[in-house]
Amino acid sequence: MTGQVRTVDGRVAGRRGQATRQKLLDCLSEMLSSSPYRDVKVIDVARKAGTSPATFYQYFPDVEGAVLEIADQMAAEGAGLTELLEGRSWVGKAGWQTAQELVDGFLEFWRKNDAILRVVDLGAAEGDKRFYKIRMKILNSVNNSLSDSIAELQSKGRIDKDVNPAAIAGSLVAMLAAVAGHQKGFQTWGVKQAELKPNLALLVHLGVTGKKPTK
Amino acid sequence: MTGQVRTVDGRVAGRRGQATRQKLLDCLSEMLSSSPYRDVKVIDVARKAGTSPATFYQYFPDVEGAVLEIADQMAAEGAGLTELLEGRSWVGKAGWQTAQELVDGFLEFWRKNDAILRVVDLGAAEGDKRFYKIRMKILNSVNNSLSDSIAELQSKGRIDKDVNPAAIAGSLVAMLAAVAGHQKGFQTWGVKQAELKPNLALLVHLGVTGKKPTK
DNA sequence: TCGGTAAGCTGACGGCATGACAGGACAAGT
DNA sequence: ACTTGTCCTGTCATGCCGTCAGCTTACCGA
Repeated sequence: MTGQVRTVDGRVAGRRGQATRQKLLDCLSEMLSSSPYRDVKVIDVARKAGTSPATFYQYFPDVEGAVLEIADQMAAEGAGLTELLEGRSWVGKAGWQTAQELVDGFLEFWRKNDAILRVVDLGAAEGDKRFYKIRMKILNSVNNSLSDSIAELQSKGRIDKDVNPAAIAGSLVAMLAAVAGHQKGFQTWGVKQAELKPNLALLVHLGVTGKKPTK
Repeated sequence: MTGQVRTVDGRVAGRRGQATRQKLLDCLSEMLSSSPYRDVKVIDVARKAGTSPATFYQYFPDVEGAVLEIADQMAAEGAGLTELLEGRSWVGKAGWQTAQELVDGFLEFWRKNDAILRVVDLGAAEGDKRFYKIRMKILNSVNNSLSDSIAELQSKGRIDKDVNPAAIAGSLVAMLAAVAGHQKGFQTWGVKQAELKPNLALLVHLGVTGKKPTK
C-alpha cells in the first residue's frame, strides 16, 4: 500500500533513519500534550529528540506535516472503533448494552489521543482537507454503522419516516467527540465522569431507537 | 466595572488610541477567518491595519491576548442565547417549537462567530482557563436553562430519577456546539443544512423530555 | 497664543525559529 | 581498506518577535 518511507529530498529511509523519524514523531506527540499547539516549535521537538532542527526538516516539510503523520497513525487505530457496533443489537437490554459500550469505547479512545485529536479537530474546522479527511476516517466507521442501524429500524417502521439517519448519526457522533474533548468541562458543571457515561449512553439510545432503554 | 482601557505600559487610551486598538482587533478577527490560527502573525495584522507591529504590542501583550479580547466581546453577545429558552415550554407542540428555535439560534450564532469560536474551543480543550471561562460564559446560559427544565420535568416524575440533568444538558449543548462547528462535515455525509436542523431539534427534544415531539 | 504634558506611533535592534545546503560521519558490503 | 549510499549537523540567509528610545500629535490650562 504505502511505498517506503521517504525523506523530503527523496531518499529512502533505512533502519536508523526510520528510528530517528519515529523518535521525532513521539517527541512531537508528547509536546502536543504539554504545550499549546500554537507554541510548538521545531527546535524544541528536535532538542527533545536529541537531534537538530535540520534533521527534522529532512523527514517532514513542517510541524503540520509531522502532525498529519501522527494523526494518520491514530486514524488507523481509530478505524477499529467499528467493532463497537459490528453485529450489535439495538433491541431490549442488548440495546442498552450496545449504547453503553459505544460510549465507553469512544471516550476511552478520545482520552488516549486527546492532544492530537484537538489539533485534528481544529484543522478540520479551519477547512483543511487533509485534517478533514483524517477526522472523517475515524468518525466514518462509527457514523456509518450507526446510520445503518437507524435506517434499518426505520425500514421496520419503528422510527418516523422524516428522520434522516445520517443526520442523527452524525450529530450523535459529533456529540460523543465533543463531550470526550471537553470532559474536564463537565466537572465544573458538577458532573463526574462516572455519571456522565450512562447519561451519554441514554442520549445515544434515545437518538438511535427513539425510545428509552430497558435496563 | 471595567476601568478605562489601558495600554500595556499603563497609559490611558484616548479616542484615537481606542480606534487604533479596535482596528487591530477587527483585522485580527478577519485574519482568523481566512488563515489558520497557527499562522496568524502580529506583523500581518499590523500591516493589514496600516500600522506597525510595535503599535500592536502597545495594546496587547501578544496575539493570544488580543484573541481573548475578541472572544470576550463575543461572549457578551452570546449571553443573549438565554432568551432562546427563557420562559419556554417543553410540553406538546410548544416543546417542539422551543427545540427548533434553540437549534436555530444556536447554529446561527455559531455560524456568525465560527472563526473565533474555533480558537476558543481549542484553547479551552488545551486547558487554558481564560478560554475555558469564556466558553463557559457562552454555554452556561443555555446549559443552565436546559438543566433547570430537565430537573423540573424530573421533579414531576416525567423523567427517570437516575438521569443527571446537568450531564444531559451539557451533552446536548456540546452536541450543538460541535455540529455547529463542523457543519460542512455533514455535507460530505450527504446531509444538507435544512435537513440537519429538524433532526438536531429532535435529538434535543428527546434528550430534554425523553419523548418524541408532537409536531 | 503658547508652552507643557501625556497620548500615540515608529524605526531600529538583539534574539530566535525557519528552511536550505553542502559536507562530514557512519554502516554495510566487497 | 575501499566504495557506496544513508544519515546527521554546522552554518547561513531570511523573516518574525518583542522591546526601547525617541519623535510626533493632540489636548488643556494659563
